[in-house]
Amino acid sequence: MPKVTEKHKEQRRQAILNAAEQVFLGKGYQLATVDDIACRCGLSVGALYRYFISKSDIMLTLMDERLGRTPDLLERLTSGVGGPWAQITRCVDIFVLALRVRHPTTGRLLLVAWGESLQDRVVRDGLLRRFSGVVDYLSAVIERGIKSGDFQPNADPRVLASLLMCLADGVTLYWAANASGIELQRIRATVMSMVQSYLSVQ
Amino acid sequence: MPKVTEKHKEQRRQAILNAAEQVFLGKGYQLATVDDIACRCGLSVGALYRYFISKSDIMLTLMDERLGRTPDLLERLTSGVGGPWAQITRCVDIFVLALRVRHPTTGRLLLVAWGESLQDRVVRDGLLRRFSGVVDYLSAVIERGIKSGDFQPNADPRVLASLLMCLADGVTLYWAANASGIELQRIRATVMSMVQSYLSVQ
Amino acid sequence: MPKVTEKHKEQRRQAILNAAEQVFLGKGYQLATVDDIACRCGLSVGALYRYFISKSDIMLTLMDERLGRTPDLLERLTSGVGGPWAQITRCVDIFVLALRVRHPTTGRLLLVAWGESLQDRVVRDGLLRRFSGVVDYLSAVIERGIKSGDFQPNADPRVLASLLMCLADGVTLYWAANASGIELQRIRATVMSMVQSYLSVQ
Amino acid sequence: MPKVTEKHKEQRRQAILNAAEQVFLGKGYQLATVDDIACRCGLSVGALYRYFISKSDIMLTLMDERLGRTPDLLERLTSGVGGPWAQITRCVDIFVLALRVRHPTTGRLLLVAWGESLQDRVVRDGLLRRFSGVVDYLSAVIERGIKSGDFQPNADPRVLASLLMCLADGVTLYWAANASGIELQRIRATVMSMVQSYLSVQ
DNA sequence: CATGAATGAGTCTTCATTCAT
DNA sequence: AATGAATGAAGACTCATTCAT
Repeated sequence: MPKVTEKHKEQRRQAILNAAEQVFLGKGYQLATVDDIACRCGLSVGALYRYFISKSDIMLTLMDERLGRTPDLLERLTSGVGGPWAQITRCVDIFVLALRVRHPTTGRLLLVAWGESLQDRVVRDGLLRRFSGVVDYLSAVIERGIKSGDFQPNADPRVLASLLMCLADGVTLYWAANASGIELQRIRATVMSMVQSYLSVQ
Repeated sequence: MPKVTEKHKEQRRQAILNAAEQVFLGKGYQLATVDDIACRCGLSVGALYRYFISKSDIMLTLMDERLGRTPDLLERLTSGVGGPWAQITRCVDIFVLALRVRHPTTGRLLLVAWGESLQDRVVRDGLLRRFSGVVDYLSAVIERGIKSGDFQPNADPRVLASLLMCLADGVTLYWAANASGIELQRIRATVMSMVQSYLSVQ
Repeated sequence: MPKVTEKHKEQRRQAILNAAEQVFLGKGYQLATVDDIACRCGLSVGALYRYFISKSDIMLTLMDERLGRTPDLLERLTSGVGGPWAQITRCVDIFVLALRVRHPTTGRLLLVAWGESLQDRVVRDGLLRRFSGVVDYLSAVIERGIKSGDFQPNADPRVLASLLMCLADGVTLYWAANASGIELQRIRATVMSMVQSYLSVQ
Repeated sequence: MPKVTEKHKEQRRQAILNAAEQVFLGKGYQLATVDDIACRCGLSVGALYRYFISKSDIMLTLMDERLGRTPDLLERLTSGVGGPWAQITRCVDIFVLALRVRHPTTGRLLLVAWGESLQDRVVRDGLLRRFSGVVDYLSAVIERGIKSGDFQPNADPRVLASLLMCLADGVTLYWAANASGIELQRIRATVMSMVQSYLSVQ
């Protein structure tokens, strides 16, 4: 009966990842102890080490499987959408929705990751890979818009893309930190307005 | 001669803060040890504790004295400048210049602070206070621009201000993390262009 | 068919012992894990515990069945041999042959056992029993030689016997540790020469 | 006051080594805990790590400073002695005396070292270096005896030397393990008698 | 004031052993 | 009988903080 066992193992793995995420969100990576994680998912410390080789391995997996998929996710969720402008709009909407409803923890996980990035090169590389992934995707969309004549030709796709990505993560951080005065919907509107006037052909 | 002693103490204090900053930038707050800091400024561990009551106190002071002064700094450096638009331009220039030339370490210190913000509420509050400070200042500038008729009246000062601040910190993080593809000058140009078209009266 | 099952069980048992021996020789008793042993003989950890009640039990059995039989072995292999001198010669030959050809692992197993003897009284007792057994046997041979007039009457059988046994184990240890400069054949020759001149009637 | 401090530190270091030796003799290296050692010398665990970088470092130092000096010791203690034969006699006497009176713990420390030799290559190398050292010294003595005509020319110095070293360590092990029937004085007499008849010119 | 040795609680990780399937 | 996932106690090592000198 390998099927059942395999499924069961995967469930355990996810349970551990969930527990770890919760704990990390609560006290950060360094202050979180392996015992904390084990407790929260009702396993023993020893059991954890059958699924992950180290505390750091858990963090890295979390990065890969939760944060690292952002580029893929964006691509998948915008594939059917019509023109470049609709795709950009869609991306921003997804971003706002994710932050508020779908994955409210992901924002804080990003915070945890940034916190570790200084001390752990692998974490940092994960963040940078995510950055490149999103930037690549966004630039491609913008480029298409320019080629099709929808956007003005002087816009620099990569610069605008990285600008948007920086903005997104900046917002995420302050949002995750509960900064008062971050109003996602109004920021969304303002950004869209700015981008539109910037990209529109005079 | 209390004056000399006072001065001497302050020098020591700054030396410790500088050393701590260097060490934190190198390995992050958690992995940095008090010994590391003491070594780097040529003092003994014991001596450190006569100037700061704890490792965390050093971090907090660093936050207050180096990061927390951003709002004041912006205000001071733009006070003499002409109109609202010139002030905004000046702010962005200062930001770019600081990142590249003046205080290249400050960017990474911000990264350290973000890393600690999850585990240390005081650090987080410091970051949020800095956020509010800058946003307050920027909104005031924008509001003046609207009132004077330089900017279009529909713009929301606080939203635009917080958007800019989020963008600034997002750029800072990736810049501090050495993300390839962050070109400060071109980002600057694009931002200014976007903001201008957004704020300009039709 | 209980006979077959019995045989099967014994084979398993021996397989485990062989695996354990290999693992112990590789990393010593303490560093060897029960998983190591189980892996090497293709069984599960659980299965091991149906044959031996503990890791230490495996070691003890190994001692009894592999090291502890040295006295019996010597006796059996020299039983048909002519006089006392021939028997002593035979013993030394067996020793050298065993070290080099027959049981090259036994030497290292002795090393493992000595390593454990400090921490495990039962292991130590096993070693001491083996010592007594061999000494008993050798003294008997020497005594016979004295009685028969082959050896000089002033020789002390037990002292010579224990001396030889100490020498044998000393050689074994350094041999097992790959000491350069241990040349079994030349040591053999020298020992035989020394013993002969010591035992010979003037 | 560097003199006092230096001396004090060295005393501490020796105290730790003594404590470690005691603990190792009691339960072997692997089963001994760093806490055990710290307790026995009245220090905290942390303090230990200011003097030795790891548990294994303590063991290695013990090997170097207590076991590894055997060759030097032999050389120093026999330097003034007359001819080769007197030197060999002296060596054997020193050996017996050391085992019984001077350094009764050293024998057991050798046992500990042998126990670790399988799992720790550095320990094994230490033992082998000690072996080489003693063998070198003894062969030199024997060679001088042959050259001076005191010993018969067919004797092989290195073989006899390593044989004696193996015998010595074999005796030490069984002595340290409290084997009944090890009578040092009578073994000494028998060995001397055997060696003499082997080395004497017919 | 400064030093730096000492403390000891706290962390990650391992592994012999058990037991539900 | 066999499996191997789970347990959890135990151990090496770190480091913020204190305090005698």
